[in-house]
Amino acid sequence: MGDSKAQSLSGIKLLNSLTESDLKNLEQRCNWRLVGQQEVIVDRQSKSSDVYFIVSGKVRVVNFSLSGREITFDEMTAGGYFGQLAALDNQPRSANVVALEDSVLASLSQQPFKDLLLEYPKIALELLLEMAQIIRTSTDRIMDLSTIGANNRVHAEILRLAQEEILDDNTAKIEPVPIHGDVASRVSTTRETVARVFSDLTKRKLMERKDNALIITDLEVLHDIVEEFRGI
Amino acid sequence: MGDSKAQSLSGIKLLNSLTESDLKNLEQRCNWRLVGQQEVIVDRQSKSSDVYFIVSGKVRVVNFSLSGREITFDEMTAGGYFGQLAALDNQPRSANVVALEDSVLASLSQQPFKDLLLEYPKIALELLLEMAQIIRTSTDRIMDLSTIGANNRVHAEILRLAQEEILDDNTAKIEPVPIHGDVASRVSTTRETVARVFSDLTKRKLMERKDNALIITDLEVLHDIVEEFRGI
DNA sequence: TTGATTCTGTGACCATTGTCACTGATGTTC
DNA sequence: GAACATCAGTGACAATGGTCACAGAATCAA
Repeated sequence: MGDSKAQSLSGIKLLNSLTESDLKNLEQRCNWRLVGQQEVIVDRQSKSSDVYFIVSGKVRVVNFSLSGREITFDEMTAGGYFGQLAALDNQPRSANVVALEDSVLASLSQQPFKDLLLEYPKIALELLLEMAQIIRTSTDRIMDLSTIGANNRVHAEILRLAQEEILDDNTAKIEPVPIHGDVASRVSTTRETVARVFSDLTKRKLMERKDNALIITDLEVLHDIVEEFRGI
Repeated sequence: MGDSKAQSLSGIKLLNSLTESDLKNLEQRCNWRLVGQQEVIVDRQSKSSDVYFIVSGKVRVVNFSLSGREITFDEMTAGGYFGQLAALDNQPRSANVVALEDSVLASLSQQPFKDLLLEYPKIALELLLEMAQIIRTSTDRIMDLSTIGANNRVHAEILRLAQEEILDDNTAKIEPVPIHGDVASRVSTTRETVARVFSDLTKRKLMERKDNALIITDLEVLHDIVEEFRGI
C-alpha cells in the first residue's frame, strides 16, 4: 500500500492503466481537498463539472424530494470516483454528494478529464464498463420500484446486505446493524416500514439481533420470500 | 439521405466521426437483418452480446415482471442503437428489445465493437455522453417513482409528450392519441389509472380530444400540477 | 358489413403503506 | 451521570391506487 496519506491516485481503479509517471502528472493537475463528515461536496443543480476521485473516506450520492424525502443512489469508498456525468455532458449535477466520513478527495476539471479519455482509450473503456454497471443497477431498481411492494423491497435489501458476510450455507451476518432510515432511503420507503419488516422477520425467527450485528438465520427462506414476488 | 434502403450506417449518430471509407469497412463487418413488427430482437437474460444499429424502423426496450406487468424503458428510431451494455461488459442482456415496426438493423459483434471504441476515442466519448444521458433519465425516473404518485406521473408524462408539438404559448398537440396501456407502461402504472387521469383532465377542460390528437388547452396549469408535487 | 380484436371508460372494493403521534431505548457530551 | 439527541418500535387512520368486472367504442380484416 505505501503511504496512503500521500496525495496519490494509485488506488483509483479507473486510472489503473496509467503509467507511474503519467499518474504523477495527473496528480499534479488535481485539486486536493480534505472534506469533513456531513460536508456537501457536490450540490444538485449546480453547474460545476469536476470529477472527484476518492482517495480515502466514504461518500453518499443522494437526492431529496421537495417534501424532504431522501433517496440514496449509491455509496462509495476509497478508490471510487463521482461527478463524471457533468464532466462528460456539461449538464447540471444530477445528484448531491455528501461525505459520510472525513475524506480526502482529488478533483480534476472537465477538460483535463476529457483529454484523459481521448488520450487513453483504455480509461474510456473502463469508464464505459462502470457506467454500464450503473445503468444495470438503475434498471433493476426501476423494476423493483415498479413491480414489488415496499415490504418486499426491504426484504430484498436485507438479502443484498446479507450477501456480504455469509457465515455458512444458510446463515449470514450483517454488521453493523443498519440504521432503519438509511435502508428506507435506499429502497424508497419510510423508516417505519423498515422497522415493521425487521420486527416481523424477527418474530418469524428469520433474523435476530446479536450485539452489534444482525444474524440472518435462514437465508433460503428469505430468498424465497424475495423471489416469490420479484421472480428473478 | 440518399438511398435509405441501402445497407448504410451513415445515419447513425454514434458513428459520425468515422471517415467515409472506415464506415464502409464497418458496414461490411455488420450483419444485416430485416425484422418484422413485434419480433423480439434481444431477449433479456440471453447471453448474446452484439450491438445493434437501427437503420430504419422503430424498437422498444421493455421488461416484464413475473406477474406480467410491462415496464417500458425506451423507444428508439432510425439512427439509434442498442445492446451496448452486454457488448461492453459481457453480462446477460438487461432488457428485451422488440420491433414496433418492420425495421432494418445492422449488428456488430462484441469484439469489433470494442476495437472500434479503442481505435476511435471520439466514438467512445460520444457513447459515454449518451450513456450519461441514460443514467440521468434513469435517475429522474427513480426519483419520480419514489416521490410522486401514479396520477402525477401520468400528468408528468402528458406534459413530456406535449413538449413535442407546442402550438402556442399555452397549448400543445399530442398526435396520435397515445394508447393508454403504453403510457401506463412508461410510468409504471395501470391503463385504468391512465384512463382515469385522462378523463379527469378532460372534465377539467385542460385537455380535449380532436380527431386523432389530444389538445392540451392549458399547459401552464398542467405544468403547475406537475411541479406542485415533484418540485423541479 | 360483419365479426373479431383491441382499446377505452368507469364503478366497487380492498390491500398496501404512508402519515401522525407517541413511548421507550440507546448513545453521547460536558 | 444528567441532559440531549438520535434511533427504534408500534398503534390508529386514511389515501392512494391496483384489481376485477363489465359495457361500450373503434379499428381492422375478409
